Amino acid sequence: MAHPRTDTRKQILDLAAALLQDRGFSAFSYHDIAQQLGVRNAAVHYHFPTKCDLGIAVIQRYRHRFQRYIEILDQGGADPMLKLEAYFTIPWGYLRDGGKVCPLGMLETEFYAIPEAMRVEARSLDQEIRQWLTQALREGRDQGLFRFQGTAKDKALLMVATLQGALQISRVVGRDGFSACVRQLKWDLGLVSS
Amino acid sequence: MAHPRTDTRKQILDLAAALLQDRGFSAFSYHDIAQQLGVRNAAVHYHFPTKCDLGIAVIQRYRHRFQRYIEILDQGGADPMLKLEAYFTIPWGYLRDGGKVCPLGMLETEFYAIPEAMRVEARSLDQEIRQWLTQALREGRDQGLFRFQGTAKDKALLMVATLQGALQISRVVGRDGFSACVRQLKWDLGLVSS
DNA sequence: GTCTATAACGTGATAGAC
DNA sequence: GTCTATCACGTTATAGAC
Repeated sequence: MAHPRTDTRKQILDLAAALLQDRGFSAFSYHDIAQQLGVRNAAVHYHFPTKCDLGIAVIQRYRHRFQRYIEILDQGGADPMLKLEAYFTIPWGYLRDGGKVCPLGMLETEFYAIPEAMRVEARSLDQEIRQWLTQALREGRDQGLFRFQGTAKDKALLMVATLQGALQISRVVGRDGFSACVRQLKWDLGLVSS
Repeated sequence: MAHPRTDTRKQILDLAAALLQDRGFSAFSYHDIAQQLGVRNAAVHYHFPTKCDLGIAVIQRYRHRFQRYIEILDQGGADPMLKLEAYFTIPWGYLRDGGKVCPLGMLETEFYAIPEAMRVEARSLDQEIRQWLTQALREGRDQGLFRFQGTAKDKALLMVATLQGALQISRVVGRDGFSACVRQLKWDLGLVSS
């Protein structure tokens, strides 16, 4: 029933996000998107006048999706352990989806090569993710589920850094590298290997 | 006494490496290098005919330097603890040098956008670093200096992933983020905070 | 070893018809 | 909302003089 072609905007965002996590923001072009979408260059510019506009929209969609994701978790009354598992699900999906990397990690490595307006969005995305994870870790420790040294905020930072690094290095060492890192992250939270 | 301009090749490599760790391989051009070097486009092409040649030479220099670095450590009879500190010194230097990221992390995020010949070099660099770190961790554990679960190889992978992720995320959260990650890596090796 | 000059191409972006 | 056509520019790369 879905009208074909009426949702070009969404398809552009899908492709842009995939390309971002695959090759990077500066390494894909309007032509790449137009071609894969079976449309012309100018059509993409109609929806997103400048590449910066497109970049911002892609990041904002990550932000909105993450917010919806955690709202659902909260409404479902998920406990910290479930929240942690749900969080790990995200990079796992990227890995399976052709070895994509974390969008935030990609934007950080390109940080000095992207427009300031995109950096602002990237900062917000990072802050929202780490803030939520920090809270989950704090609750988990208070409930005796997790055990770790230092602040929950620092632990969240460590986990985000490790996961994004692990996703990247998996491109070189293979997928098993990622599972090895996740296993150790869990150990270092005082969890037995599942 | 140094002859000015006789070592253009070296200066090109210096600039290319700095640009790689700053913005990424696909985000700098021959023009960037030529300009900062006060020389013309074609002069750079004389030393490195294609950009792929340049990329390979840069990575190979990282490899050679790392080999020399660990040879000196070994000749000095460094114990595992000193080796670990020496290893941490590398990303610390990158961080202080304008918030540069790990070259390997940069190459991994750009992995699907760089020529195959560069990927091969990147794989070698990764392997050499992780192999050395694995051995250092193994020795350290055998000597009762470090304490960790799982294989030394997996622990080395985790540390490399974490450090490269931490360097990247520091661009968003600031330099203190990196120290926080290093502190936790040490804790998780059974070391008290220094 | 560096220069000038230029080729060949890809890029982001815009104007205007349909 | 998509098209054709085009622009201005930056990119990698090469030829040939000095």
